[in-house]
Amino acid sequence: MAMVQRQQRKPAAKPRLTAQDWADAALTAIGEGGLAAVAVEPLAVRLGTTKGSFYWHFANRDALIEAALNRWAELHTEEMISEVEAEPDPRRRVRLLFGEAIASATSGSLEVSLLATAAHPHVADALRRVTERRVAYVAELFAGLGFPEPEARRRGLLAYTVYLGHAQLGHAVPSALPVADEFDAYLDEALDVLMMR
Amino acid sequence: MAMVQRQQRKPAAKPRLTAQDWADAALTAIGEGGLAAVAVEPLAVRLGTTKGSFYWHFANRDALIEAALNRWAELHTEEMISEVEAEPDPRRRVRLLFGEAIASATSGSLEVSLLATAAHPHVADALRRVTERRVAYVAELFAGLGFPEPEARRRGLLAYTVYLGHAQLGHAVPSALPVADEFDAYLDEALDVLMMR
DNA sequence: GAACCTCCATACGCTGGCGTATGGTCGACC
DNA sequence: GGTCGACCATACGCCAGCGTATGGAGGTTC
Repeated sequence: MAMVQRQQRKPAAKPRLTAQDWADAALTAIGEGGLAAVAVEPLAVRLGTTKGSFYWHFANRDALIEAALNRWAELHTEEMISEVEAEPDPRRRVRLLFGEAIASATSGSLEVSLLATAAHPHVADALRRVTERRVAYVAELFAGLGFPEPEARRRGLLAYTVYLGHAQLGHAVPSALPVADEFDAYLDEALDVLMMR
Repeated sequence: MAMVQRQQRKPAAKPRLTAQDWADAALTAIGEGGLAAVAVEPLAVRLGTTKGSFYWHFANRDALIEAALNRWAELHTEEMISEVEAEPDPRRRVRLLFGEAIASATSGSLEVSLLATAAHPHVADALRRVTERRVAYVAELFAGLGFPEPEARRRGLLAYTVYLGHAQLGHAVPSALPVADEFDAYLDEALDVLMMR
């Protein structure tokens, strides 16, 4: 018989965590309870381990936060952009991007939580990188719609503020948003307005 | 000689705080450091007093938060609405409202901090009240511009998300916004788009 | 099979903030 | 000018979470 890579005789046989595991858990915690929820001991409990593990992989809490944010900045934007790029029609592309982005923001509150803690240096840095990338991309989409350069950028920015504000509202006062049935129509109209010449 | 109301012989002669003083200090603290910054002992230091004073006026920290939020909900919306109502031209009224609102949001970060903590029950309640009132008012303005009822509400909501998103950006990534010179032009264009038929 | 290295467990001290208890001060009033 | 009540100071116990120290448990290597 071939040798087994990881022990699988005993079912609960010491998972052996990595720094990534901790970073992911931290991201989850941010989504649930904000940056303040990134607390070593509670996380250790959720991961079924102890602080001993954590302080092996990281110097301190701050290093964990930094790692988690870097991971977030890498993943969550490029992923969606490349997904949207598949759609050839530029108008539909905008619509697709916003549909996806808003849906994503509605399901989890990670982004909102991060915006909440923009005072923290590492968060500020991650937000800056991500925001600039996104606004630039949306501006690019608007340029593809035929808007001349400076206006494309302004419209892109406007559209991004709509997204942000929407995410905020969905999180803080969901009752203020149109109900699910009307939502698609609302979004259509909103984007029509934004893309109007 | 007339009698003096408050002692003013000694310069630093025991101010004697009220519950209002504590609530205002709490609001200031929220603006600076979020809800987490509402901490009794640090606030006591800033007010030049001790916890003894606080626990005389309030049952606990939560009661302070509630009082502060109620005060905020009362003041910050109606004040601006009645200020804007002075302007007769409806189009200019919208423009004035947004100019003021954005300026106000840019200077302080109280609103953003509150949105950040929407999970807290008292905050959620205050936000709901304030948001519904505001969206309703903006919708009213759009109705005044000639939009039929359901669309006026949708446009009002859209405009409010723009405001919110803008406030967020101004707080988290100010570098993404147009610089001061171009800002008025940007706002003009944005509102033109929002009010376009 | 012994040394070794990686990873984790446990115990400890420390800090900041909450809430309580109890006594002190100062003006108002009689 | 003593009493009373409103307001505040101080001291205390408590808890959560950070970071450190130190001692294993297991796999790896020779």
